[in-house]
Amino acid sequence: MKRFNELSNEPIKDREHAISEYWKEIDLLHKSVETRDPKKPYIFYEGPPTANGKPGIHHVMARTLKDLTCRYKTMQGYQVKRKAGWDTHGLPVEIEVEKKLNLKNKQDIEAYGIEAFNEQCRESVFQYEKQWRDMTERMAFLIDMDDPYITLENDYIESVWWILDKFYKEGLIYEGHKILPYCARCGTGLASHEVALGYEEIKTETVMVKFKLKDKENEYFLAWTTTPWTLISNVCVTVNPDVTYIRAKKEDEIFYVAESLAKEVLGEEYEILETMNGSDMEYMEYEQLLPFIEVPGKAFYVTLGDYVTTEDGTGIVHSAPAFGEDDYNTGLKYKLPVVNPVSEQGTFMGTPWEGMFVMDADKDIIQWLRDKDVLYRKEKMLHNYPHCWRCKTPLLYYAKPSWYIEMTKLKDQLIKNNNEINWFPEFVGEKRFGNWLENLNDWAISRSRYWGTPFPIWRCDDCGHIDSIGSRKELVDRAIEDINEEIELHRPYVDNVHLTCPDCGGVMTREKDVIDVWFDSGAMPFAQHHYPFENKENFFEELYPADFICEGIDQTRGWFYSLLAISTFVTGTSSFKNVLVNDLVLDKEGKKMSKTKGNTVDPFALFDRYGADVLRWYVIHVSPPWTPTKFDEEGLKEVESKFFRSIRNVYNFFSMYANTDDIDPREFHVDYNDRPEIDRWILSKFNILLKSTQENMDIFELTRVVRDIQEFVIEDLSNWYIRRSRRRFWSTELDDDKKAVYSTTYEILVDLCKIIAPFVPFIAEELYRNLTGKESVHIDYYPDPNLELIDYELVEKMDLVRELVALGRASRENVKIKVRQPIAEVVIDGKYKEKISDLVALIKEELNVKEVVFEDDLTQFMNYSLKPNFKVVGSILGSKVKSFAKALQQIDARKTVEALENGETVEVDLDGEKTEITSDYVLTSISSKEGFNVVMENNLFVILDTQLTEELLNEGYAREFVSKVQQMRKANGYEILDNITIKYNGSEKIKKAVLEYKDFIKSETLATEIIFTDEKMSETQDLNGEETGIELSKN
RNA sequence: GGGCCCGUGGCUUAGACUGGUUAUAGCGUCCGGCUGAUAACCGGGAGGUCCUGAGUUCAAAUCUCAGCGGGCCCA
Repeated sequence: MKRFNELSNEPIKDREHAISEYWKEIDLLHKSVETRDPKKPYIFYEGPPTANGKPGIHHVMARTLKDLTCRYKTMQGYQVKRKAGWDTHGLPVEIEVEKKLNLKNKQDIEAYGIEAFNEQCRESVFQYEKQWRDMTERMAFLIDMDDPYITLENDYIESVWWILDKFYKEGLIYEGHKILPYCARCGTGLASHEVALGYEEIKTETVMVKFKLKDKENEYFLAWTTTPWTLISNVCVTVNPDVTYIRAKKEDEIFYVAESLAKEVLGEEYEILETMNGSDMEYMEYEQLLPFIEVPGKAFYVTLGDYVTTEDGTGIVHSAPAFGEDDYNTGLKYKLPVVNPVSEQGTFMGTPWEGMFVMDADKDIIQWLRDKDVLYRKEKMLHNYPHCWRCKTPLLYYAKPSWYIEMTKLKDQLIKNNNEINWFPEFVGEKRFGNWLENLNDWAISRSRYWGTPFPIWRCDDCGHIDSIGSRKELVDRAIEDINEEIELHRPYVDNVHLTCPDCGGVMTREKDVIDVWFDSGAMPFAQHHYPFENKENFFEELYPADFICEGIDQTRGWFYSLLAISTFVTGTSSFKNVLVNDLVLDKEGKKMSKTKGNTVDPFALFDRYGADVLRWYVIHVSPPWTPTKFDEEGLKEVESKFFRSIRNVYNFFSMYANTDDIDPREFHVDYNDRPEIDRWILSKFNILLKSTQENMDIFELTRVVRDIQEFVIEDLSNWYIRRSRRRFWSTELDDDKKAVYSTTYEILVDLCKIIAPFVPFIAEELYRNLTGKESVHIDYYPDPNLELIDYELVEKMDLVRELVALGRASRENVKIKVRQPIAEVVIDGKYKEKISDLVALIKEELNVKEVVFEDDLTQFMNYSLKPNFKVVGSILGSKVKSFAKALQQIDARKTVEALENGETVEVDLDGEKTEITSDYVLTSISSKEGFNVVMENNLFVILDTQLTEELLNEGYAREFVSKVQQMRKANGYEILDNITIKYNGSEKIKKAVLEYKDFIKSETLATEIIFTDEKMSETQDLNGEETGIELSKN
């Protein structure tokens, strides 16, 4: 009877599929939640992907991180709910549909009909849902796709409305302007990713112009601009508060200019009249330059802005709030008017240039400036300027009316809350996100688009009174039309709902805008549970805030911000405590993957070829999540052959012998103290691993974790412990030693399954179920290290032995004596005698030597030399370190060492100064004297006795003979337990050796008889240069 | 234009916070060995301006500054 099943040899794809099916069968998803205590929640928020694109390899990366963390926490006993989510609104969806329907702009959409258009958007959103589901299942992302939150649902929208209403009621929503990149020809604003498509180098005229100071003659601010046409809309000039400016006389005019640019701007000859900081110039007034527009309110004075640089121009910039974001923000700060004489078609209204496209008017405006003698200088400059990706027209930055949330009022609290968040890695929160919060602007919340959460603001057609709506019930109650709560909340339906104005009794109409999709996703902590309309009782106990979220670094100003912004306002706290940030997945050249470059990787093909486990292990193994992952398929192969084959082989080896011998380690226990040293060693190593694994898991040092585990499995478990212990597995008698090796191997394998389970759920499950017969590793508990089993001294000892063995092998290589040839002795430094004497047998076997000799007096083989112990001596001797090093080379190293070891101090001469040194000042190193076969490294060495006696040579022949027979057994296809008869012929040397070692050969090869014959053999072997015929037959 | 991250043999990387004189390991490559658990394994060789330059220091892959190159985000 087989106690331990063999591992499946089906193609990886089928193997993993079968396990997926099993999980469905036992309903692992719900079981993993229900077996855990709801009083001990670990809350995870899924950042919603949009389903209108195919899942790619970077999603596998992000979802592996999410999944493994949730599995890990579940195994630690926490209850981790796994609600999926879909992001369904937004411009990308609209653009997909526009392409599909061949609509070119907003006019086309309106002509097509908003109702029909939005219907198409709704359908488009779930176009790829099946692929997403497939991927989720194949990569074993344990998440509930049957009960997701969906941002387009009425319940979701209602919660979003509730939040917006709260913002409005607290006076944090206001109307303003947003500076948008705008294509005048297409009549449409462009999204940032569209802008990025159209950058082109163009030549523009830049001008320095003279703004005349108020009430002063011949005194001017010299201001610089790259867009002369915006000068008409000028309302202020801006200087950097921290830059030094001068007031200088040149000929008979006086100019203000940045000190560092004065030479360049004014030439060599000018006289400095005054020096001042930018901040001193605030509010100095000047006269309007182009007097074509009436500017309401106070304007035309100096303002301050950090963004003004002294790299180009004059250090003073002209500002027109309608046409630049920095300008706009400055205007806002100084309550300056937004002056916009430009039509939606990009032409001037009024002014002498009425009807001209603004950029074409540059030349004429410059001429006008020249005529009025206010043009100081003009030059052409090359720079990168965005163009419309459709029609190549240069874009204008243009003020569009927009609604804002006054986030700047919450700035201090946002910063405070951010400091409470644990960011992994830290620098994203501290630097990238922290800096961004320091420069926070108000949140432009409205979009004049179609497919999105409608903005719940109504305005009275008559008196202009504004109200916001915070729930469906409120909408129904106040609606003029006869509607109920089932109303579809999207456009155009909601546009048709009007309210009665509480002030004048007039009709109120909804603002046509939809809201920024980031607001949708940032509202998810509340909206996913339809809070506060539902789940109000248990919200703060069981549903909020998240202990863990995980997304890409591109979400810094996206989801991470919108989550923090909304929750800070709603609850005063951050909605997430820990956030793991991952960087991009690049191709193996380090280039971004993109469809147009054709360097994308299809995750499904990789699942087929290598399996999800290999892919998951690889993405964590190759580099830390927060560094860009260079994806290389060769790396997958490496991980597969190294790690996965090793762990499978360890199991196969164990199960094969356990099944053959009918041994079940669960039926006995050997006390740890009674286990052999090598068992206590591997258990030490393993418990050290368990300890570091948990510590690293908790700080998301996941790459360290998988590398440590992989190292342990390959080097310690497979290549040393199992290899060293092979004979113990097949020993005939079930004594304590044999029990120990089975117990140790079994215990380690079972716990190993558990610690790899979060990373590689499939193979862990297969091994676990084969080993334990229990239901699932994923509902078992994560093992804690047993600190009592850690013996650091033993670990150090074994490491030393392994190093010595490695040196011994290298030494054999040098003298060309193969390991199968026994040698008489090996000499090892006597100072290790005490430490490793009980492992001498192991060294003997590994190096195939008869004696291990510890030598105290190394002077016959070794030279001593001394070096400063820099770390110690550096701070004491300082600059004298170099002469100390020189001095050490000159004194007698051995005598000095002896004296220091006896606790004496030694005096050395440092630049004529006598200095006493103690033993911790120096490090001793040894090097081999010429003429010995010494191999050494890091002060460790071994010396082989290379003289081979006849006796040793005989044993060498015998071992060689055994080896050849074993190879032939394997080649002949004999079973491990088959008995055989050996016939051989050969030289006298061979005959003698075989006779001498007859019993040894018999027992090693399971031969019942070894017969010397004179017959001609069909096969001959080379035994250390002796040709020998060998034939086997099965008994 | 601004912010952040990165740059270590042909490739993937450790080390950097806390400076210490022989820079880590794997892959690949070449040579040799071993094998009745392993499409394995073991030993060795070749292969490095630690992106460049300057500075701090007795001492810099590591700290500072400047530059170059790559990436991301924002303009």
